Amino acid sequence: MTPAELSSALASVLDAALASGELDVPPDKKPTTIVVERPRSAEHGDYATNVALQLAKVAGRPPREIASVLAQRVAELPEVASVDVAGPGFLNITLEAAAQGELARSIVRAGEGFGRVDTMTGQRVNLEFISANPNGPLHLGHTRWAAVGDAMARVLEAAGADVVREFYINDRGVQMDRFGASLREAANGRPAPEDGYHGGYITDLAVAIIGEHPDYLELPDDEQLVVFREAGYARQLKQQQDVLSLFRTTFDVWYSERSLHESGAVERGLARLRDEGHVFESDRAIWLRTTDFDDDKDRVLVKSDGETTYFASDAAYYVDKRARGFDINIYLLGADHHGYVNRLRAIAACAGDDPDVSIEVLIGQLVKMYRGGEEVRLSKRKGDIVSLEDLVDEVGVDAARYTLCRYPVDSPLTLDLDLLVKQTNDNPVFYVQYAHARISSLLRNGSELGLTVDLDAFDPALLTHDREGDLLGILGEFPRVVASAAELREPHRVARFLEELATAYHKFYDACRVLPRGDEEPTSTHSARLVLCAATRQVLANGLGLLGVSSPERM
RNA sequence: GCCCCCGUAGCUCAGUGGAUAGAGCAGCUGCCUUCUAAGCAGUUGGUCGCACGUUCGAAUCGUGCCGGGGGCACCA
Repeated sequence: MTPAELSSALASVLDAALASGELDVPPDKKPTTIVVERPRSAEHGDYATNVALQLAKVAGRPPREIASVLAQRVAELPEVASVDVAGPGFLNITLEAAAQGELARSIVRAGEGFGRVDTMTGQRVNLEFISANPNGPLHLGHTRWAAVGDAMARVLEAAGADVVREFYINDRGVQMDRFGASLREAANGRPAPEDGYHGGYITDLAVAIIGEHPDYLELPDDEQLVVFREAGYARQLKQQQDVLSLFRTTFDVWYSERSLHESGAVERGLARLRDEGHVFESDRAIWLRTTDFDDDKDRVLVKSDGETTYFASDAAYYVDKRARGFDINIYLLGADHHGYVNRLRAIAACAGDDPDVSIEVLIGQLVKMYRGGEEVRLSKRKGDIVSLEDLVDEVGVDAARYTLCRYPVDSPLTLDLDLLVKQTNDNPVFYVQYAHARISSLLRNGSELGLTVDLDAFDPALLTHDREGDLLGILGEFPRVVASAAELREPHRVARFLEELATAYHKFYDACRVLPRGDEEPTSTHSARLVLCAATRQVLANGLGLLGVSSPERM
């Protein structure tokens, strides 16, 4: 029996109690769903519900009294072994071993589908992340978004959402020209411009470009800037795409800022904002009156010299996303961009949308790194970079992705590179993967003994050990974890769940022998435990898959 | 000055109003002739930054302080 099934069974019990007149609650005050929790302490049974506490006010009776009314009916459910009224009015429920063990069979039957829910079915989500300038390697800050963004997309999809992963290429504006100028200077053996980029990758890029186009050096300086900028852009974009692909992070759409302008999307965006009546002219510039909606000050769309601003691109981009049919537009931004939030929301409001619905900005704290006990500073301009590529080379894709996904994005993340490099048990990814490998090995050994996972012969009532119950209880939580990770946009919950699951499995493994020893005859208990192992392996694999981390058969 | 985030064990951090606040690491002690010891068991460690409030109940919600980080451009 899953928690969801128990919850709906309790809802029926409540309805029956109301129908019989044992309880009197106004229909509109009845809870829509009954919350079923796993108590922290095993003494409190398999599941607990606080429904009686919630009903106390509306029913006008003491919670314990309501609880005992419900308890009598709950005790009659065939899946329930016992029920107690505890504390201020909790109902503590213990399931029959067979009812709980049945879950193992359900999981193996559902396979990869176990953990897929429909809480977000029908919602179209645009998930934009990384969105770096194509003028340098992706550094560790981007790397956090690569891991979290991709995991987020997978989690939202598991909840039924229709997700498009999008990378906005900032290929327009002053930074690109500085990039071009830096390449030109490097190619000509001159020092980098004051406001340019200094990293060693600039020199490497310049050399590569000259190798392919020696004639570039014959051009006048202003033309050189353009050709070097464009050649560098193409190579850097390709490099970013390659390294992200290596990092198992893929995008459905790479959206160029230039293309917004070339396609007329900027004009269309401006027209839309004008129609909604929030555009005005002042000091020969064109503004959006974002102060109508919570912004600190109005923002310029078109400067007095006729140039459109970056803000105009943002506005047009938003309008374009809505035109493409996205209900929810999620932006993953670094803490240094938090000033954008009100602006983005104001854009949505100015376009006639409700920003509380159409815009979600997740502000992530920056990643700090320590190496040799000292903080590693990141600066692309100075060239002091730890790139995504470097990190993958050092610790591997699995460890990097898992570590970066393990924390809520609004908590600052401190990585000790020395520790990550070690690839020891300090990194929980190994702990979780090890559980998967351990079960894989066990299933291999089992099949050598002629023991296979047999769902028809499975007897769920044999899983009576405490550790088996603990494990089953945690396995049953997986769909709810996925649903809440999706709803709260917090993929790290999946990682934390996996660690809890791995712990429960290792404890079970230590206490419960799965395969027959030596010349022992296989029993139905061995078979039942094998099904439980298979179920655990499935959930570990499904969860790791949501994080984009591999599930090794051997370690 | 205004806005956002954070403050939980020695360290790094979990904890979407529930019961006695948790994990990993670090320290100490045990457990491999048997399914992977990358594991398990035990033990040490807390004014949940401070105060007031909301209620049956607050680490969690509200207000105000204290401390740390970040942001406030006709920049990109």
